[in-house]
Amino acid sequence: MNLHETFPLYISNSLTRQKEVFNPINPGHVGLYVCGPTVYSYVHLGNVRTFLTFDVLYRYLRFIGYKVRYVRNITDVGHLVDDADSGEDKIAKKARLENLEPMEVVQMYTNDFHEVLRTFNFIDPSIEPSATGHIIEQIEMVKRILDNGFAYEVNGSVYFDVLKFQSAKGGYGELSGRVLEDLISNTRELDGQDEKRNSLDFAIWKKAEAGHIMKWPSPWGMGFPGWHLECSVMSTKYLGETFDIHGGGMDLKFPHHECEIAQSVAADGQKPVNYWMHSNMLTVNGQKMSKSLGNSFSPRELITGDHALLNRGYGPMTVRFFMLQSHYSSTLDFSNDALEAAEKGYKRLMNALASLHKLEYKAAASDDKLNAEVQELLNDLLRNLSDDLNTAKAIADLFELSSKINSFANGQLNLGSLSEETFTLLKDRFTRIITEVLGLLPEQSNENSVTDDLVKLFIELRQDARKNKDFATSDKIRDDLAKIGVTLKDGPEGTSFSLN
RNA sequence: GGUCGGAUGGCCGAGUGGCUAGGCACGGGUCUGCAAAACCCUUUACACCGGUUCGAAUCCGGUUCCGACCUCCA
Repeated sequence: MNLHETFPLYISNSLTRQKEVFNPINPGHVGLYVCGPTVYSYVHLGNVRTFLTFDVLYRYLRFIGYKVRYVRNITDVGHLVDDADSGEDKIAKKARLENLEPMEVVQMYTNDFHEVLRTFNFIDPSIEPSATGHIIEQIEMVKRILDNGFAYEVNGSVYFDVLKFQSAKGGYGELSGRVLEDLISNTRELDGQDEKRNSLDFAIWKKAEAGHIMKWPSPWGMGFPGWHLECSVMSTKYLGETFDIHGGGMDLKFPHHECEIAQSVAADGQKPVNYWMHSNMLTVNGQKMSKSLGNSFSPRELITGDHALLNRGYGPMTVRFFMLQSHYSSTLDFSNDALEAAEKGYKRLMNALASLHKLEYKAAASDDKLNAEVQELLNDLLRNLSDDLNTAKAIADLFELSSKINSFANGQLNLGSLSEETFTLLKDRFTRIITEVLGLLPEQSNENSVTDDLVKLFIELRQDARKNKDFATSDKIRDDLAKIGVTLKDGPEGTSFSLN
């Protein structure tokens, strides 16, 4: 029996604004699409939070027994700088400013993106398609939309006809909760929109102006695809006309995701996605962290602490843990105090994990109450993760289990009073939830065998001093080691140490 | 201005119509030569005003404040 049958997954569906039982189209299989980055600059921490949400979703789906095809795209063309459909292409602008080939820009920031994800222990998606790799498919989709009468060509560009789509198919605005009339009355008049019949229409194919580098031949002349199109095309290609879960940041809900739905319905007549999931924003002093506000910092700055807002650096696993302590659908505010607290909590959890693996089981008089308590916590762990991926609650469960593990380790509770079955489950599930599902690993330390041996030598010297009641020397060893970041811990089985 | 969301204790953050969230910090204790770690105990809550209810921080209405989207952003 699969875990997803015992602990069925519930998802807060942005489309229906309800928490719903997750039922995949093909039993046992899940198609998951997540909007990836536009690679025109370094990723910032807010991006990391979104991708973390879906990294954990991917990990958890697999954990509870689903086979998942996880598609996360790279947008490397078509995303314009300013106003809708009239600004410069983001990649092209960067290329011009830095005097690079557009594809050099793309490669550079794609490499950076991958490096960051690796640092934070993200699992690679099954497919990572790029927009420029799917120009033909995008042209095909534009044709289908045109053939179905939901787009019009003007002067080498093709625009999606939102009003026509709405009167024929309806549903535009459903995801983001917009009312078309409000949108129309609220839209500002912008330059360069004279080609559009209505200000809400959006480009699905743009004519390349003179000097535009990233362009491809099409039935409408040289040009490039519109921003929203690549996601519709690539999700359809790899996951089908209708697939299970589409994720992304809250700020993509409108217009990006709204337009994706419209395009798919217009082209193929199918509602493209059953469950929409949106992760909330990371804030700094209560304001959204964003590139345009200039209050964002890069993952690298966070790790080195090299930023005006940071007192010091924090490890990637600390950051991962910190983010998972809140629910993905809530905003999360960033501060030094919060990070410091997270770092301590994270260490506590990893210490408990290490202790758990040192425990040796020996059956003793059983304690049914304790046994049931541990079993219940282990089940809560999955119940909470299955409840719309409530990592915050799951972590609370892990801490309660940590208390138990610590008590077993120091003899305050007798491990043998658990049934062997419970102990095995504890060891397996506690470990796998932390490492496989939450993706938390012991923070990289600069430990190596030489420092190991050196510290052990000092421990022996100190041991001798203690035997001779020469506490001045033993304390000096301990205190001076502490000053250089080595903490000694005396326990019943001798002295252990940890590096900061 | 329109739409949507939020306001929880010193800090961060879950959650819920009645029963301990959790982490960090603070205080007390056990252990220790003294520490550290670990464990136990403990203090500080649900923005404001009304209403529904036997009972609301949780539901409803209003007020204030904050945020997101409405233009590119995860």
